[in-house]
Amino acid sequence: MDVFDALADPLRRELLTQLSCGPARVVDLADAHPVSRPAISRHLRVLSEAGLVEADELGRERHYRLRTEPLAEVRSFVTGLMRQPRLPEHTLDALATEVRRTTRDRRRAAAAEDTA
Amino acid sequence: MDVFDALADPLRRELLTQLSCGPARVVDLADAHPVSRPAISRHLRVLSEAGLVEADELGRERHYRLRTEPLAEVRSFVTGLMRQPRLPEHTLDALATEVRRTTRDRRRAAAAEDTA
DNA sequence: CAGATTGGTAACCATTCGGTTACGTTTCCT
DNA sequence: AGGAAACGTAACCGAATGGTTACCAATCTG
Repeated sequence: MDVFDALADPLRRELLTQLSCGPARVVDLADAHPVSRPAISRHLRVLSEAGLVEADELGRERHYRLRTEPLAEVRSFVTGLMRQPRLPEHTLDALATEVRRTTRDRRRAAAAEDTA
Repeated sequence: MDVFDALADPLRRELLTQLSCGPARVVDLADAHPVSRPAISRHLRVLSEAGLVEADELGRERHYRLRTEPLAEVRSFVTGLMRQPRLPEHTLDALATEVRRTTRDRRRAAAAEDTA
């Protein structure tokens, strides 16, 4: 499962937050949320497939713990988006008027490309 | 729509990446992807509801541009998760001890892996 | 050993999602 | 004026999602 997909569900995000305080058993995680234990189990499976969580098997218990490595992808994606549009204030205004001014040019260029 | 939800779809992420290079029209965005234009329109609606995108109406065209403010929430959530597991060493040791105490024989494979 | 605890999986169901086609509206261009 | 272009929306559909109950295996514990 994809990391972004794994983070999309609010309950899964809560589970991660909870696990960020330390490892926890499935029952403990389930007790903290208003859903059944099997539901928690499946969410943990999704998180596990995304690499966001790993389990230590201790007897009949499984201690899940957070794994932060996959978050790097999210982080880099977000920072990538946030860095680009950092243009000076007037640039956007200029761009808007530029767009309006060159609409016809663009149109002509598109037509030319079409014939090509 | 939720920001995390908006980022969950790979096509939407591509749209955002594309918009990070500057505003674009719907047709331009659609031409760059193997889905129909109405599909793009709906994705843009989702992104818009998440605040990740805004449109300037220029005649019959709509120029969508990236909006990075909502990404702050994602960023803070991720950094929050990445910062937490930096627990003092002895905390993990204590946990390992606890584990050893409540189970029969358990090596510190987990502890070793943690330090690794 | 008997029973309780932990936790995964299967089967089922309602809802959501993402894609498509069809259609309507507004704006531009000849 | 009339056709083309840009774009949103509605209707429809198959696939995926998330929740529940029921069930099973494995592990403590009295």
